[in-house]
Amino acid sequence: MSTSVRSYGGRSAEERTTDRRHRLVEATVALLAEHGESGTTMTAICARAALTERYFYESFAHREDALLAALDQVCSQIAAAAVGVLEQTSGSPEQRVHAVMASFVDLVSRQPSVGLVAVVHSSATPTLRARRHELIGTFADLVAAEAAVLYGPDAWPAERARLQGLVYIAGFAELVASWLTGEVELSAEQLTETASDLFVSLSRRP
Amino acid sequence: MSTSVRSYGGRSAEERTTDRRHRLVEATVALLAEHGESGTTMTAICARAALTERYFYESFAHREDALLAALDQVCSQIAAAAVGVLEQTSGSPEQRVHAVMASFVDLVSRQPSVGLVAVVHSSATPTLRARRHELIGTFADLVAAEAAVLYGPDAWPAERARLQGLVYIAGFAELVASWLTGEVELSAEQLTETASDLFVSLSRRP
DNA sequence: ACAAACTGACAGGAGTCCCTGTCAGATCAA
DNA sequence: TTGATCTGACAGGGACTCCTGTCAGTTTGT
Repeated sequence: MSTSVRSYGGRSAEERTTDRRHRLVEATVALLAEHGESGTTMTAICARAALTERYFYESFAHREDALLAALDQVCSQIAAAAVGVLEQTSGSPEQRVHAVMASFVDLVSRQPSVGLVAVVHSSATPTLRARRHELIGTFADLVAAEAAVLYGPDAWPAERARLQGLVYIAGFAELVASWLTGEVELSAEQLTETASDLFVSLSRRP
Repeated sequence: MSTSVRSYGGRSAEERTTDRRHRLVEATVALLAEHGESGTTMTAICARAALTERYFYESFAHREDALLAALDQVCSQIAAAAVGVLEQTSGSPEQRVHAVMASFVDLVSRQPSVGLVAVVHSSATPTLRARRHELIGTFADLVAAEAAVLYGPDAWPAERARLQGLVYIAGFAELVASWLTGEVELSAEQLTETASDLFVSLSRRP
Protein backbone atom coordinates (compact mmCIF):
# COMPACT_ATOMS: atom_id res chain seq x y z
CA MET A 1 0.00 0.00 0.00
CA SER A 2 1.15 3.54 -0.70
CA THR A 3 2.72 5.46 2.15
CA SER A 4 0.91 8.68 3.00
CA VAL A 5 3.05 11.78 2.49
CA ARG A 6 0.73 14.41 1.09
CA SER A 7 -1.92 16.50 2.80
CA TYR A 8 -5.51 15.55 2.10
CA GLY A 9 -8.74 17.12 3.28
CA GLY A 10 -6.71 19.89 4.88
CA ARG A 11 -4.82 17.46 7.13
CA SER A 12 -1.26 16.19 6.98
CA ALA A 13 -0.43 12.60 6.17
CA GLU A 14 0.65 11.83 9.72
CA GLU A 15 -2.47 13.45 11.11
CA ARG A 16 -4.65 11.23 8.96
CA THR A 17 -2.91 7.96 9.78
CA THR A 18 -2.89 8.60 13.52
CA ASP A 19 -6.55 9.57 13.31
CA ARG A 20 -7.35 6.33 11.53
CA ARG A 21 -5.39 4.35 14.08
CA HIS A 22 -7.25 6.11 16.86
CA ARG A 23 -10.60 5.30 15.29
CA LEU A 24 -9.58 1.66 14.92
CA VAL A 25 -8.50 1.41 18.56
CA GLU A 26 -11.70 3.03 19.75
CA ALA A 27 -13.73 0.63 17.63
CA THR A 28 -11.78 -2.31 19.05
CA VAL A 29 -12.43 -1.19 22.62
CA ALA A 30 -16.15 -0.82 21.93
CA LEU A 31 -16.42 -4.19 20.20
CA LEU A 32 -14.45 -5.98 22.89
CA ALA A 33 -16.76 -4.55 25.53
CA GLU A 34 -19.90 -5.42 23.60
CA HIS A 35 -19.11 -8.71 21.92
CA GLY A 36 -15.97 -10.10 23.52
CA GLU A 37 -12.81 -11.30 21.85
CA SER A 38 -14.26 -13.70 19.33
CA GLY A 39 -16.75 -11.04 18.21
CA THR A 40 -14.00 -8.52 17.67
CA THR A 41 -13.03 -9.56 14.15
CA MET A 42 -10.95 -7.41 11.87
CA THR A 43 -13.91 -6.96 9.55
CA ALA A 44 -16.08 -5.80 12.44
CA ILE A 45 -13.42 -3.39 13.68
CA CYS A 46 -13.08 -1.81 10.25
CA ALA A 47 -16.83 -1.56 9.79
CA ARG A 48 -17.25 0.10 13.17
CA ALA A 49 -14.41 2.53 12.49
CA ALA A 50 -15.90 3.21 9.04
CA LEU A 51 -12.61 2.30 7.40
CA THR A 52 -11.63 -0.21 4.77
CA GLU A 53 -9.75 -3.39 5.72
CA ARG A 54 -6.77 -1.98 3.88
CA TYR A 55 -6.27 0.66 6.54
CA PHE A 56 -6.25 -1.95 9.24
CA TYR A 57 -2.86 -3.13 8.09
CA GLU A 58 -1.62 0.40 7.94
CA SER A 59 -1.80 0.46 11.76
CA PHE A 60 -1.59 -3.19 12.80
CA ALA A 61 0.18 -6.28 11.60
CA HIS A 62 -2.33 -8.74 13.03
CA ARG A 63 -5.70 -8.65 14.70
CA GLU A 64 -4.03 -9.35 18.03
CA ASP A 65 -2.07 -6.12 17.67
CA ALA A 66 -5.34 -4.22 17.69
CA LEU A 67 -6.52 -6.10 20.78
CA LEU A 68 -3.29 -5.27 22.58
CA ALA A 69 -3.57 -1.63 21.54
CA ALA A 70 -7.10 -1.56 22.94
CA LEU A 71 -5.98 -3.01 26.27
CA ASP A 72 -3.06 -0.58 26.46
CA GLN A 73 -5.38 2.28 25.64
CA VAL A 74 -7.80 1.63 28.51
CA CYS A 75 -4.99 0.86 30.94
CA SER A 76 -3.30 4.15 30.12
CA GLN A 77 -6.54 5.93 30.88
CA ILE A 78 -6.85 4.12 34.19
CA ALA A 79 -3.23 4.67 35.19
CA ALA A 80 -3.35 8.35 34.19
CA ALA A 81 -6.45 8.86 36.29
CA ALA A 82 -4.90 7.08 39.30
CA VAL A 83 -1.63 8.97 39.10
CA GLY A 84 -3.48 12.25 38.68
CA VAL A 85 -5.55 11.63 41.79
CA LEU A 86 -2.52 10.57 43.82
CA GLU A 87 -0.72 13.77 42.85
CA GLN A 88 -3.65 15.97 43.74
CA THR A 89 -4.71 14.26 46.98
CA SER A 90 -2.59 15.07 49.99
CA GLY A 91 -4.38 13.56 52.99
CA SER A 92 -3.63 10.41 54.95
CA PRO A 93 -2.71 7.26 53.03
CA GLU A 94 -6.21 5.92 53.74
CA GLN A 95 -7.70 9.02 52.19
CA ARG A 96 -5.40 8.74 49.19
CA VAL A 97 -6.35 5.12 48.64
CA HIS A 98 -10.01 6.00 48.98
CA ALA A 99 -9.65 8.82 46.46
CA VAL A 100 -8.02 6.54 43.91
CA MET A 101 -10.75 3.93 44.32
CA ALA A 102 -13.44 6.57 43.97
CA SER A 103 -11.91 7.96 40.80
CA PHE A 104 -11.60 4.51 39.30
CA VAL A 105 -15.18 3.62 40.11
CA ASP A 106 -16.23 6.94 38.65
CA LEU A 107 -14.25 6.29 35.48
CA VAL A 108 -15.76 2.87 34.82
CA SER A 109 -19.23 4.17 35.64
CA ARG A 110 -18.96 6.86 33.00
CA GLN A 111 -17.19 4.61 30.50
CA PRO A 112 -18.12 1.00 31.22
CA SER A 113 -16.27 -0.13 28.10
CA VAL A 114 -13.02 0.96 29.72
CA GLY A 115 -13.68 -1.22 32.72
CA LEU A 116 -15.03 -4.12 30.69
CA VAL A 117 -11.95 -4.28 28.50
CA ALA A 118 -9.51 -3.77 31.36
CA VAL A 119 -11.11 -6.24 33.69
CA VAL A 120 -13.42 -8.65 31.90
CA HIS A 121 -11.91 -9.23 28.47
CA SER A 122 -8.26 -8.80 29.33
CA SER A 123 -7.41 -12.48 29.43
CA ALA A 124 -9.06 -13.66 26.26
CA THR A 125 -5.84 -14.69 24.52
CA PRO A 126 -2.44 -15.73 25.90
CA THR A 127 -0.88 -12.51 24.63
CA LEU A 128 -3.56 -10.40 26.25
CA ARG A 129 -3.17 -12.37 29.45
CA ALA A 130 0.54 -11.71 29.51
CA ARG A 131 -0.05 -8.01 29.07
CA ARG A 132 -2.72 -8.09 31.73
CA HIS A 133 -0.30 -9.72 34.12
CA GLU A 134 2.27 -6.96 33.48
CA LEU A 135 -0.36 -4.33 34.08
CA ILE A 136 -1.58 -5.97 37.27
CA GLY A 137 2.04 -6.01 38.38
CA THR A 138 2.29 -2.27 37.80
CA PHE A 139 -0.77 -1.58 39.88
CA ALA A 140 0.34 -4.10 42.49
CA ASP A 141 3.60 -2.20 42.93
CA LEU A 142 1.63 0.99 43.31
CA VAL A 143 -0.51 -0.68 45.96
CA ALA A 144 2.55 -2.12 47.71
CA ALA A 145 4.17 1.33 47.77
CA GLU A 146 1.11 2.90 49.30
CA ALA A 147 0.90 0.11 51.88
CA ALA A 148 4.54 0.78 52.80
CA VAL A 149 3.66 4.42 53.43
CA LEU A 150 0.64 3.38 55.48
CA TYR A 151 2.22 0.78 57.71
CA GLY A 152 5.94 1.41 57.36
CA PRO A 153 8.36 -0.08 54.85
CA ASP A 154 9.12 -3.01 57.13
CA ALA A 155 5.59 -4.14 57.85
CA TRP A 156 5.96 -6.72 55.09
CA PRO A 157 8.95 -8.10 53.19
CA ALA A 158 9.14 -6.73 49.64
CA GLU A 159 8.26 -10.00 47.95
CA ARG A 160 5.29 -10.54 50.21
CA ALA A 161 4.09 -6.97 49.66
CA ARG A 162 4.17 -7.55 45.93
CA LEU A 163 2.16 -10.78 46.07
CA GLN A 164 -0.25 -9.06 48.43
CA GLY A 165 -0.69 -6.30 45.85
CA LEU A 166 -1.18 -8.85 43.09
CA VAL A 167 -3.88 -10.70 44.97
CA TYR A 168 -5.59 -7.48 45.98
CA ILE A 169 -5.63 -5.98 42.49
CA ALA A 170 -6.84 -9.22 40.92
CA GLY A 171 -9.54 -9.59 43.56
CA PHE A 172 -10.57 -6.01 43.09
CA ALA A 173 -10.67 -6.55 39.32
CA GLU A 174 -13.07 -9.45 39.77
CA LEU A 175 -15.21 -7.38 42.11
CA VAL A 176 -15.44 -4.59 39.53
CA ALA A 177 -16.09 -7.11 36.76
CA SER A 178 -18.97 -8.61 38.73
CA TRP A 179 -20.25 -5.13 39.41
CA LEU A 180 -20.12 -4.11 35.75
CA THR A 181 -21.88 -7.27 34.63
CA GLY A 182 -24.55 -6.84 37.30
CA GLU A 183 -23.59 -9.97 39.21
CA VAL A 184 -22.95 -7.95 42.34
CA GLU A 185 -25.41 -5.26 43.36
CA LEU A 186 -23.77 -2.30 45.03
CA SER A 187 -23.92 1.45 44.69
CA ALA A 188 -20.79 3.18 43.43
CA GLU A 189 -20.19 4.44 46.97
CA GLN A 190 -20.54 0.99 48.51
CA LEU A 191 -18.13 -0.40 45.95
CA THR A 192 -15.59 2.30 46.74
CA GLU A 193 -15.95 1.75 50.49
CA THR A 194 -15.64 -2.00 50.22
CA ALA A 195 -12.58 -1.78 48.02
CA SER A 196 -10.87 0.69 50.35
CA ASP A 197 -11.72 -1.34 53.44
CA LEU A 198 -10.40 -4.52 51.92
CA PHE A 199 -7.17 -2.82 51.00
CA VAL A 200 -6.68 -1.67 54.56
CA SER A 201 -7.61 -5.10 55.94
CA LEU A 202 -5.15 -6.87 53.74
CA SER A 203 -2.20 -4.57 54.17
CA ARG A 204 -2.28 -3.65 57.84
CA ARG A 205 0.45 -4.96 60.07
CA PRO A 206 0.40 -8.61 61.21
CA MET B 1 -29.27 -39.94 14.44
CA SER B 2 -30.34 -43.34 15.72
CA THR B 3 -30.75 -43.70 19.48
CA SER B 4 -28.49 -46.31 21.01
CA VAL B 5 -30.37 -49.15 22.65
CA ARG B 6 -28.39 -52.22 21.84
CA SER B 7 -25.21 -53.56 23.39
CA TYR B 8 -22.07 -53.27 21.26
CA GLY B 9 -18.55 -54.42 21.91
CA GLY B 10 -19.75 -56.04 25.10
CA ARG B 11 -21.01 -52.76 26.57
CA SER B 12 -24.53 -51.44 26.99
CA ALA B 13 -25.82 -48.47 24.99
CA GLU B 14 -25.78 -46.17 28.00
CA GLU B 15 -22.28 -47.26 28.89
CA ARG B 16 -21.07 -46.35 25.43
CA THR B 17 -22.69 -42.94 25.26
CA THR B 18 -21.49 -41.90 28.70
CA ASP B 19 -18.03 -43.11 27.82
CA ARG B 20 -18.06 -41.03 24.64
CA ARG B 21 -19.25 -38.00 26.56
CA HIS B 22 -16.51 -38.54 29.09
CA ARG B 23 -13.89 -38.69 26.37
CA LEU B 24 -15.24 -35.52 24.79
CA VAL B 25 -15.15 -33.64 28.09
CA GLU B 26 -11.62 -34.81 28.80
CA ALA B 27 -10.54 -33.71 25.34
CA THR B 28 -12.18 -30.32 25.86
CA VAL B 29 -10.36 -29.81 29.16
CA ALA B 30 -7.03 -30.70 27.57
CA LEU B 31 -7.56 -28.44 24.56
CA LEU B 32 -8.74 -25.52 26.67
CA ALA B 33 -5.63 -25.82 28.78
CA GLU B 34 -3.32 -26.11 25.78
CA HIS B 35 -4.86 -23.83 23.19
CA GLY B 36 -7.43 -21.67 24.93
CA GLU B 37 -11.04 -21.11 23.99
CA SER B 38 -10.65 -20.17 20.35
CA GLY B 39 -8.42 -23.18 19.78
CA THR B 40 -10.98 -25.50 21.29
CA THR B 41 -13.07 -26.05 18.19
CA MET B 42 -15.58 -28.80 17.84
CA THR B 43 -13.47 -30.41 15.15
CA ALA B 44 -10.43 -30.37 17.42
CA ILE B 45 -12.38 -31.80 20.34
CA CYS B 46 -13.64 -34.69 18.23
CA ALA B 47 -10.21 -35.36 16.78
CA ARG B 48 -8.64 -35.43 20.23
CA ALA B 49 -11.35 -37.70 21.59
CA ALA B 50 -10.95 -39.90 18.52
CA LEU B 51 -14.65 -39.57 17.78
CA THR B 52 -16.61 -38.40 14.77
CA GLU B 53 -18.32 -34.99 14.78
CA ARG B 54 -21.61 -36.85 14.77
CA TYR B 55 -21.06 -38.03 18.32
CA PHE B 56 -20.45 -34.52 19.49
CA TYR B 57 -24.12 -33.74 19.02
CA GLU B 58 -25.05 -36.88 20.83
CA SER B 59 -23.71 -35.30 24.03
CA PHE B 60 -23.87 -31.55 23.41
CA ALA B 61 -26.16 -29.16 21.60
CA HIS B 62 -23.52 -26.52 20.94
CA ARG B 63 -19.80 -26.13 21.30
CA GLU B 64 -20.38 -23.93 24.34
CA ASP B 65 -22.10 -26.83 26.07
CA ALA B 66 -18.85 -28.74 25.90
CA LEU B 67 -16.91 -25.81 27.30
CA LEU B 68 -19.34 -25.53 30.20
CA ALA B 69 -19.13 -29.25 30.83
CA ALA B 70 -15.33 -28.96 30.94
CA LEU B 71 -15.46 -26.13 33.45
CA ASP B 72 -17.98 -28.00 35.59
CA GLN B 73 -15.82 -31.09 35.43
CA VAL B 74 -12.68 -29.43 36.78
CA CYS B 75 -14.63 -27.46 39.39
CA SER B 76 -16.24 -30.64 40.66
CA GLN B 77 -12.80 -32.16 41.08
CA ILE B 78 -11.60 -29.10 42.96
CA ALA B 79 -14.65 -28.89 45.19
CA ALA B 80 -14.58 -32.60 45.93
CA ALA B 81 -10.94 -32.38 46.95
CA ALA B 82 -11.59 -29.34 49.17
CA VAL B 83 -14.60 -30.87 50.88
CA GLY B 84 -12.75 -34.11 51.37
CA VAL B 85 -9.85 -32.35 53.07
CA LEU B 86 -12.16 -30.29 55.27
CA GLU B 87 -13.93 -33.43 56.41
CA GLN B 88 -10.72 -35.23 57.22
CA THR B 89 -8.82 -32.37 58.86
CA SER B 90 -9.82 -31.57 62.40
CA GLY B 91 -7.30 -29.06 63.70
CA SER B 92 -7.61 -25.32 64.18
CA PRO B 93 -9.31 -23.27 61.45
CA GLU B 94 -5.89 -22.03 60.37
CA GLN B 95 -4.74 -25.60 59.97
CA ARG B 96 -7.88 -26.50 58.07
CA VAL B 97 -7.41 -23.58 55.68
CA HIS B 98 -3.79 -24.49 55.20
CA ALA B 99 -4.71 -28.09 54.48
CA VAL B 100 -7.23 -27.05 51.83
CA MET B 101 -4.72 -24.76 50.15
CA ALA B 102 -2.07 -27.46 50.18
CA SER B 103 -4.43 -29.99 48.62
CA PHE B 104 -5.46 -27.53 45.94
CA VAL B 105 -1.87 -26.66 45.09
CA ASP B 106 -1.09 -30.35 44.99
CA LEU B 107 -4.01 -31.02 42.67
CA VAL B 108 -3.06 -28.35 40.14
CA SER B 109 0.58 -29.42 40.30
CA ARG B 110 -0.29 -32.95 39.36
CA GLN B 111 -2.93 -31.91 36.82
CA PRO B 112 -2.10 -28.44 35.56
CA SER B 113 -4.93 -28.63 33.02
CA VAL B 114 -7.43 -28.68 35.88
CA GLY B 115 -6.03 -25.46 37.25
CA LEU B 116 -5.60 -23.83 33.86
CA VAL B 117 -9.21 -24.44 32.91
CA ALA B 118 -10.60 -23.47 36.29
CA VAL B 119 -8.54 -20.36 36.67
CA VAL B 120 -7.11 -19.14 33.37
CA HIS B 121 -9.65 -20.02 30.72
CA SER B 122 -12.82 -19.78 32.77
CA SER B 123 -13.89 -16.37 31.50
CA ALA B 124 -13.41 -16.80 27.79
CA THR B 125 -17.08 -16.41 26.90
CA PRO B 126 -19.96 -14.64 28.66
CA THR B 127 -21.56 -17.98 29.50
CA LEU B 128 -18.35 -19.33 30.95
CA ARG B 129 -17.85 -16.12 32.88
CA ALA B 130 -21.29 -16.44 34.41
CA ARG B 131 -20.60 -19.99 35.48
CA ARG B 132 -17.22 -18.95 36.83
CA HIS B 133 -18.90 -16.26 38.90
CA GLU B 134 -21.29 -18.80 40.38
CA LEU B 135 -18.42 -21.09 41.22
CA ILE B 136 -16.37 -18.32 42.78
CA GLY B 137 -19.45 -17.52 44.85
CA THR B 138 -19.59 -21.10 46.08
CA PHE B 139 -15.98 -21.04 47.16
CA ALA B 140 -16.39 -17.53 48.59
CA ASP B 141 -19.19 -18.80 50.81
CA LEU B 142 -16.96 -21.63 51.92
CA VAL B 143 -14.23 -19.14 52.74
CA ALA B 144 -16.67 -16.85 54.54
CA ALA B 145 -17.91 -19.76 56.59
CA GLU B 146 -14.42 -20.73 57.62
CA ALA B 147 -13.62 -17.11 58.47
CA ALA B 148 -16.70 -17.04 60.69
CA VAL B 149 -15.40 -20.07 62.55
CA LEU B 150 -11.99 -18.45 62.87
CA TYR B 151 -12.99 -15.05 64.10
CA GLY B 152 -16.54 -15.47 65.27
CA PRO B 153 -19.75 -15.08 63.26
CA ASP B 154 -19.99 -11.39 64.10
CA ALA B 155 -16.50 -10.32 63.09
CA TRP B 156 -17.91 -9.20 59.76
CA PRO B 157 -21.45 -8.59 58.49
CA ALA B 158 -22.66 -11.36 56.18
CA GLU B 159 -22.60 -9.23 53.03
CA ARG B 160 -19.11 -8.00 53.75
CA ALA B 161 -17.89 -11.52 54.49
CA ARG B 162 -19.18 -12.63 51.13
CA LEU B 163 -17.47 -9.85 49.20
CA GLN B 164 -14.33 -10.55 51.17
CA GLY B 165 -14.52 -14.16 50.08
CA LEU B 166 -15.11 -13.15 46.49
CA VAL B 167 -12.09 -10.87 46.40
CA TYR B 168 -9.92 -13.43 48.14
CA ILE B 169 -10.86 -16.29 45.84
CA ALA B 170 -10.44 -14.18 42.72
CA GLY B 171 -7.08 -12.89 43.93
CA PHE B 172 -6.01 -16.38 44.80
CA ALA B 173 -7.14 -17.57 41.37
CA GLU B 174 -4.93 -14.96 39.69
CA LEU B 175 -2.02 -15.95 41.90
CA VAL B 176 -2.42 -19.58 40.91
CA ALA B 177 -2.87 -18.61 37.26
CA SER B 178 0.38 -16.63 37.34
CA TRP B 179 2.06 -19.53 39.04
CA LEU B 180 0.85 -22.05 36.46
CA THR B 181 1.92 -19.84 33.57
CA GLY B 182 5.31 -19.26 35.17
CA GLU B 183 4.78 -15.55 35.69
CA VAL B 184 5.33 -15.93 39.42
CA GLU B 185 8.16 -18.07 40.68
CA LEU B 186 7.38 -19.85 43.91
CA SER B 187 7.67 -23.36 45.22
CA ALA B 188 4.46 -25.23 45.91
CA GLU B 189 5.10 -24.77 49.64
CA GLN B 190 5.65 -21.04 49.30
CA LEU B 191 2.47 -20.72 47.30
CA THR B 192 0.52 -22.60 49.96
CA GLU B 193 2.00 -20.49 52.75
CA THR B 194 1.34 -17.21 50.96
CA ALA B 195 -2.23 -18.16 50.17
CA SER B 196 -2.92 -19.22 53.76
CA ASP B 197 -1.31 -16.09 55.19
CA LEU B 198 -3.26 -13.80 52.93
CA PHE B 199 -6.47 -15.50 53.91
CA VAL B 200 -5.74 -14.92 57.56
CA SER B 201 -4.69 -11.32 56.92
CA LEU B 202 -7.85 -10.51 55.07
CA SER B 203 -10.33 -12.16 57.37
CA ARG B 204 -8.99 -11.37 60.85
CA ARG B 205 -10.99 -9.01 62.98
CA PRO B 206 -10.87 -5.24 62.28
C1' DA C 1 -5.07 21.61 -16.09
C1' DC C 2 -2.87 17.45 -15.20
C1' DA C 3 -0.22 13.83 -13.24
C1' DA C 4 0.52 11.83 -8.86
C1' DA C 5 -1.27 10.70 -4.49
C1' DC C 6 -4.95 9.27 -1.82
C1' DT C 7 -9.42 7.29 -0.78
C1' DG C 8 -13.49 4.12 -0.47
C1' DA C 9 -15.95 0.18 -2.50
C1' DC C 10 -15.77 -4.18 -3.50
C1' DA C 11 -14.29 -8.75 -5.46
C1' DG C 12 -12.38 -12.96 -4.39
C1' DG C 13 -9.00 -16.67 -2.96
C1' DA C 14 -7.54 -19.58 0.71
C1' DG C 15 -8.53 -21.21 4.94
C1' DT C 16 -11.73 -22.59 8.97
C1' DC C 17 -15.58 -23.83 11.36
C1' DC C 18 -20.17 -25.72 12.23
C1' DC C 19 -23.25 -29.01 11.11
C1' DT C 20 -25.76 -32.52 8.16
C1' DG C 21 -25.82 -36.33 5.40
C1' DT C 22 -24.27 -40.57 3.08
C1' DC C 23 -22.37 -45.16 3.05
C1' DA C 24 -19.63 -49.29 3.62
C1' DG C 25 -18.42 -52.31 7.08
C1' DA C 26 -18.60 -54.22 11.86
C1' DT C 27 -21.59 -56.12 15.49
C1' DC C 28 -25.58 -57.76 17.58
C1' DA C 29 -30.27 -60.16 18.53
C1' DA C 30 -33.31 -63.53 17.04
C1' DT D 1 -27.77 -66.75 9.05
C1' DT D 2 -29.97 -62.63 8.36
C1' DG D 3 -31.82 -58.29 8.97
C1' DA D 4 -31.59 -54.40 12.07
C1' DT D 5 -28.45 -51.58 14.55
C1' DC D 6 -24.32 -49.26 15.46
C1' DT D 7 -19.91 -47.33 14.09
C1' DG D 8 -16.16 -44.71 11.71
C1' DA D 9 -14.76 -42.24 7.55
C1' DC D 10 -15.59 -38.74 4.86
C1' DA D 11 -17.92 -35.41 1.63
C1' DG D 12 -19.75 -31.00 1.27
C1' DG D 13 -22.91 -26.82 1.91
C1' DG D 14 -23.09 -22.47 3.97
C1' DA D 15 -21.09 -19.05 6.61
C1' DC D 16 -17.41 -16.74 8.22
C1' DT D 17 -12.50 -14.91 8.69
C1' DC D 18 -8.16 -12.96 7.13
C1' DC D 19 -5.85 -10.79 3.74
C1' DT D 20 -4.67 -9.09 -1.06
C1' DG D 21 -5.74 -6.90 -5.08
C1' DT D 22 -8.22 -4.02 -8.44
C1' DC D 23 -10.33 0.16 -9.86
C1' DA D 24 -13.01 4.32 -10.36
C1' DG D 25 -13.35 8.61 -8.31
C1' DT D 26 -11.63 12.54 -5.34
C1' DT D 27 -8.07 15.71 -3.78
C1' DT D 28 -3.67 17.66 -4.07
C1' DG D 29 0.69 20.11 -5.57
C1' DT D 30 2.68 22.16 -9.47
